[in-house]
Order: sequence, then C-alpha cells, then structure tokens
Amino acid sequence: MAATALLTIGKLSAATGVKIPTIRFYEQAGLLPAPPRTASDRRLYDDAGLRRLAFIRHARQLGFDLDAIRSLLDLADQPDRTCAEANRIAEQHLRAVSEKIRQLKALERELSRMTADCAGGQVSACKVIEVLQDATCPHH
Amino acid sequence: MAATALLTIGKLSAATGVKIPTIRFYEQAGLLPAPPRTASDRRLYDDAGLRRLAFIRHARQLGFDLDAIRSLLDLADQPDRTCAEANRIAEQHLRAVSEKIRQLKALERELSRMTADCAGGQVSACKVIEVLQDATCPHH
DNA sequence: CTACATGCTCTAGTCACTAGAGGATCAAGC
DNA sequence: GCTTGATCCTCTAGTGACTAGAGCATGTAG
Repeated sequence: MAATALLTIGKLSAATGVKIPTIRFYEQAGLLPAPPRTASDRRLYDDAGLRRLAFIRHARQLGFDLDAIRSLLDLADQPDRTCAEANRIAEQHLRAVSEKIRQLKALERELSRMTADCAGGQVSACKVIEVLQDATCPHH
Repeated sequence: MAATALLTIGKLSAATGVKIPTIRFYEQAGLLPAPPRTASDRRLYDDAGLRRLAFIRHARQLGFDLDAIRSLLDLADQPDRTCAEANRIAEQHLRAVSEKIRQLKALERELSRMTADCAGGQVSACKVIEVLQDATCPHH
C-alpha cells in the first residue's frame, strides 16, 4: 500500500549494514543493477534494490562468493524454474565449508599441542619454534 | 661432516614443495635472505636456506600470516631469549582458528538446514532462495 | 551564507600468491 | 661445435572482495 520512500546510498547502507563503497562495488560487479539517479547524479534505490542488497549480504554472510551469488540472484529472478541449481550451489558450498572445518580442526589440534608444550623457558627449548623447525613431512 | 651441496631454486622448490615464484616472493617479502648468486645470476641456497624455507612452509600450513612468520623467524634466530613471544603469537593464532571454526560451524548448520529443506520443486518454493531473501536480522 | 555532511568518480592498496612476457643460460645428445 | 629443451632471470599484472583516499560537487541545517 504505502509507497516506500526512495533511499539514498547512505540510507541504503544504514538499512542493510553494507558499507557505501561496497554497494558501489556490487553495482560495478554487476550484482546490483545501476539505479536511477537524481539530477545531481546521486543514486536512488527503491524497495527492490533494498531487498536485492539484503539478499547479497545474507549470502555473503553465509560465505558464498560473488559468482555463486550472481547465479543465485539469477535463479531468484526466475521463480518458475526448478531449484535444482540453487540446491546444487548450496550443497557444493556446504561441502567446502565442512572440509574447511575439518582442516581447521586439525590446525587447532596442532596449535593446541604446540602452546601446551611450551614451558615458557628459552627459545632454544620452545616447542612452538621447535615444531616449526621440524622438517618432517617435506611434501603434503 | 659431509658438506651439503648447494641447491638451485628448482631443487630447493622440489625439496620443500614450495613453488619457485613463491620462493622468490618470500625473498622479496624479506622472509628469506637473498642468497648468493652464480656468475650468471642464479640463486644458490645452502642448508640454512633450506631449513628456513621449511620453517616458513610449515608455519604457512598452520595458517600463520607472513607478519607472524617474520616474528617467529626473528625469535628462532635468537635462541637465548624467552619464548613468551612465540607462545603469545601461537596462542593468538589458536584463538583466531577456534573462532573461525565456531563461525563456520554456524554456517554449516544454516547451509545444512537450507539444503535439507529444499524439496526440489520450483524456485518459488525453494528454501535455499527463501532463506536468502528473508531479510531478518538486518544488522549483524 | 556558512559549515559540514553526503555524494560522486577514479586510483591504488590489501594478502599471499600466481601467471605470463620476454629474455638469458645451462646440460645433454649428436 | 651446435641444437634443443629445461631451467633460470626480472618485471608486470591479475586474483577476490573489498577498503582507503584524493579531489571535487552537491545537499541540508542553522
């Protein structure tokens, strides 16, 4: 009902939590359509622009890269197509996230061991340095 | 006893698993000292260079950034100082890794939920798209 | 009318590499 | 000695997703 007021880039930034230069960057990257301008060349966003930016922000928070977001936005614009592709993108990203967690946990264990073993003495006896100097497993 | 043969950059790369351009990059970044050269300007590394590069590689695998590695290398070069600083660097990195794991697990849960709820129908009913479009929690 | 905030474009910097151009040198086989 | 192919050199530019800053033009409040 109520016609939503148009937003300047500053208001849009405040409304979504996305910084102004980042909004311009998204436009340049083709994620946000170039909005109409005022006579003095300032961008004016409507509700659709706001929703689109919120979508991008949420997707970025979930760790999707800009290419994936481009695809997801395309899909969101075509509601009558099947969502198999959207699901594929999400599942692929999920697998990448799970793998990253697995790797970081291994790191966490090794770092934990390093600092736990450090008795606080001299560098020459420091486990942290020692572990790093230990040249086992030269490859992989 | 046995004087270790000097290594060309290619041999050093093969011995450590660090790519040639990366070795040159580390030298430029001040992590590896500039080695002596042959008459035709080729780098020649000794055993100390090999150990230093292995140290860097191991630290990178553990996710330390180059600044942290610079500090750790400095410490390793001064065996008579206390290792409090090395321990501090490692613990700080450990905290960052743990935090990252925590964040990624939250992502994993949300992505999991998204794809699990996707029934494979049309985009208009797709949970993946829907979750992204949902503009709850505008800030943070 | 004067500030100061907000907006504009454009360029360059971040991190840790990676890729490629264009050229010199080396090692091995003939 | 000559050719071929591998290895090496330097230098520049590209990656991803922004971020920072210069230098200028507008908008808004008192």
